[in-house]
Amino acid sequence: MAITNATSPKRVATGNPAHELDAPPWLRVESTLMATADAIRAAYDERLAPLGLTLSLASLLSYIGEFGPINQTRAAEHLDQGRAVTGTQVDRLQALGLVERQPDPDDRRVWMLAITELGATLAASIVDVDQVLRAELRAGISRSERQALAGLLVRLQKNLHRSMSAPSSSPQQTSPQQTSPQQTSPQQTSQGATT
Amino acid sequence: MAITNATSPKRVATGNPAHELDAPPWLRVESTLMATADAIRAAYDERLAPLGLTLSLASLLSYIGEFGPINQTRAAEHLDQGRAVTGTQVDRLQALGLVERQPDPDDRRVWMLAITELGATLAASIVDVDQVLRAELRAGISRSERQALAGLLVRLQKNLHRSMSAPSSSPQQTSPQQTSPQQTSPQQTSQGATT
DNA sequence: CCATGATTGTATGGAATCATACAATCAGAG
DNA sequence: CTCTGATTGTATGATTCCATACAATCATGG
Repeated sequence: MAITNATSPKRVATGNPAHELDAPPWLRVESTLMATADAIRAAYDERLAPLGLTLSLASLLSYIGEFGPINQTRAAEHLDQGRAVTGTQVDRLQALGLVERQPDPDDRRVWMLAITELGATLAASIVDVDQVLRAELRAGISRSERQALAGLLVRLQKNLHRSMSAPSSSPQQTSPQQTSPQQTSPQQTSQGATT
Repeated sequence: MAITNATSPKRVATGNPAHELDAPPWLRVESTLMATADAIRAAYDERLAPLGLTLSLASLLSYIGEFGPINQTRAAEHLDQGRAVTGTQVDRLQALGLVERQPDPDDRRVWMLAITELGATLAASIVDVDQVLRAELRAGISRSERQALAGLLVRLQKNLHRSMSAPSSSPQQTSPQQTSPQQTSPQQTSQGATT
C-alpha cells in the first residue's frame, strides 16, 4: 500500500519515526486518490469479466455504440489512448463480432467503426453493470458530495496540466483554458457506460 | 478509463477540442477520478525522470530509506505489489547503487534491503520533487478541502471493498484475515500507485 | 498535374505489472 | 531427526499500454 498514506491503517508497528502520522513521507491525498482509482478499475474489470470484457474494451464498445460510426483516431482521442492500442482493441471487439469496420467512402485510409447488433446487446449489459456498480460505489455519498469531489478533481487536473511540460512542438501551449463553462463537449450524454 | 467521460487530461498535442480541462463536474465522478489519478502518476514520472526514476522506483527507494532494512516481501506488501515485481525493482535500484541486499542472519531465504548513502541522497531529492509537485498540485485547494476529498475517497474505497472479492474459489487471501465484515479491514487494496 | 506536408491505421519494440510455478529454506508435528 | 506444509525470492509467460516508425492516403500550393 501506499507508503504512508492515510488509508493504510497499520502503521505504528515497526515502531518508527513519528513524523509519520502527519507527514507521511509520501503522498497523502494523492496516493489515496490513485489507490482508489486502481480499486475502481479493478472492480469494473471484475464485474465486466463475466461479459468477457475489460473496462477498456467495454468503454470502447460503449463509445462506438453511443456515437455512431466513428474512425479509430477519434475513438482513441476520446478514450485518451494511443491509436495503436485502440486499433488492437478494435481487432478484438471485431473478432468477437461486437463491432464492424466499415470503409469510409470519403477517405480510403479510415475505417468507420460501427457497433453490431450483438455488440449493442452487450453494450446494454455493460450499462447495467455500470449502474449497479456505481450505485454500490456511491452508497452513502450524497450528490452534492460527489459534485464537490468532482470539482476538486477537476481543479487538481488543471493544476497538473499547468505544471506538465508541453508534450511536443504542438504550437498550442498548455491550452489557455478558460474554456468558458458552456462547452460543447459532446459525449458524456447520459450513457451509462462505465463511468 | 471511463467509457464516455470527458475530463481526460493529457490531450493537448494534436490541438483538438478543449473539452478536457473544463471537465464538467456533473459527469461521471468515477472517470474523472481515474483520469486524475493517471495524470498525477504521469506528472510524478515526469518530474522524477531527471533523477532516473519512476514513481514506483522512487516509492520503493523512499520506503526502504525510511523504514530500516526490510525484506522484499514486506516491501511488496506495503507498496501493494507482487513480490516478483518488487524483486525486479530492487534489482534495478541495486544496479544503480541505491540500495543493498544484505543477507539475513536469521533466515537464509531473505534479503534485507537497505538504502545506501547514494540512495539516501537521491531519496532526499525525491522528497524535494514530491514537495514541489504537491505544492503545485494543491494550489488553490485548501487543507479542509483536501481532507474532505480524502474522506470521500476512503468512503469510496470502503464501498468498493465491500463489493469486491467475491466467492472466487481460490480461498487464498492475503494473510490470515478472516474477512469479517467488520472494519479492521487490514490492508485493503488501498494504495496502488506507489507512494 | 505534381510536390510537400499532414493524417490514418498498423507494425514493432519497450516498459510495467500480474499470476503462476518453482527451488531453497524455515517451522512444527511426530 | 524426519516429514509435511508454509514462506521467500526468483523465473516465466501473458497483458496492457506507450512511443515510434512506416506505408497508404489525403490536402494544398504551385
